Amino acid sequence: MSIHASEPIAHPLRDELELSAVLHALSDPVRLMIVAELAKGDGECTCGSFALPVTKSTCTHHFKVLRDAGLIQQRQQGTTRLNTLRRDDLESRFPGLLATILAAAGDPAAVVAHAG
Amino acid sequence: MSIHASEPIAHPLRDELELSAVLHALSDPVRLMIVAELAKGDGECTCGSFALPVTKSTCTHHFKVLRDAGLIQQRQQGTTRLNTLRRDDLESRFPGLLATILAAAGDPAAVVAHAG
DNA sequence: GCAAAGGTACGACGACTGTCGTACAATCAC
DNA sequence: GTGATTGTACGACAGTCGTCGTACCTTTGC
Repeated sequence: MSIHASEPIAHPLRDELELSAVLHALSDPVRLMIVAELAKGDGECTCGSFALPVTKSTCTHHFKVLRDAGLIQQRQQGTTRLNTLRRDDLESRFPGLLATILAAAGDPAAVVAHAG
Repeated sequence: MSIHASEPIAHPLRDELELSAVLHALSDPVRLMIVAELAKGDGECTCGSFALPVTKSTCTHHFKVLRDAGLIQQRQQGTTRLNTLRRDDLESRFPGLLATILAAAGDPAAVVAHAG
């Protein structure tokens, strides 16, 4: 009946993005990996398309953190959820930040941390 | 002379800097404030010279986090501890990262931090 | 000697984080 | 319809975080 199929997923507005939240979201190796993967491809990716070393639940959690920080946008399509990097919003609010961090993360030794 | 007030403080080497640790260190508003202040001045600052909304203990803690992440260098002088931003090491390891984050944090001087 | 000033060390506390497992919901394929 | 696929919701857990207060150390100054 009144099943709200495409219920809108909450995202912060561009002006609501906070640097602290963005940096915190990116300070986790798994999430940085997700964002790097998203940045590599130019389109939309499903949550399952990432080879992450965590379970589904944890995966959902990380995607929620990224979404709440305003780094990604999620769109429901069927049973899958399509993720997009909010490049423009990020660039508008924090010019060069994403590219610089991604470049720094490009060095495998730099991202090392404790993902295992 | 018998007193070795030279350098009993541990710092990570340039090659040991981890992006995750740097981002995490910078994701706290108080620490970002410290780094921004340090970046504004070109010399050394004592811990007490910052107008931070926390107690001495918390202040020590934050400085330790920044030091462990490799963002600052601390040098003992008398009863005070002099802090320096590790601009060169940071720039070498993560080019443009510091300036970009500082710029995003709202510090205009950060953009030209390394240019002149 | 004594006291003040600048910081650290330690323990404590509540809050949050990353992780998991299980249970559940929605859609697709048959 | 049934079942598989994709992902969420909830609860639990140990570990970390930011904060504080108190005690302590080192240097400076009297």
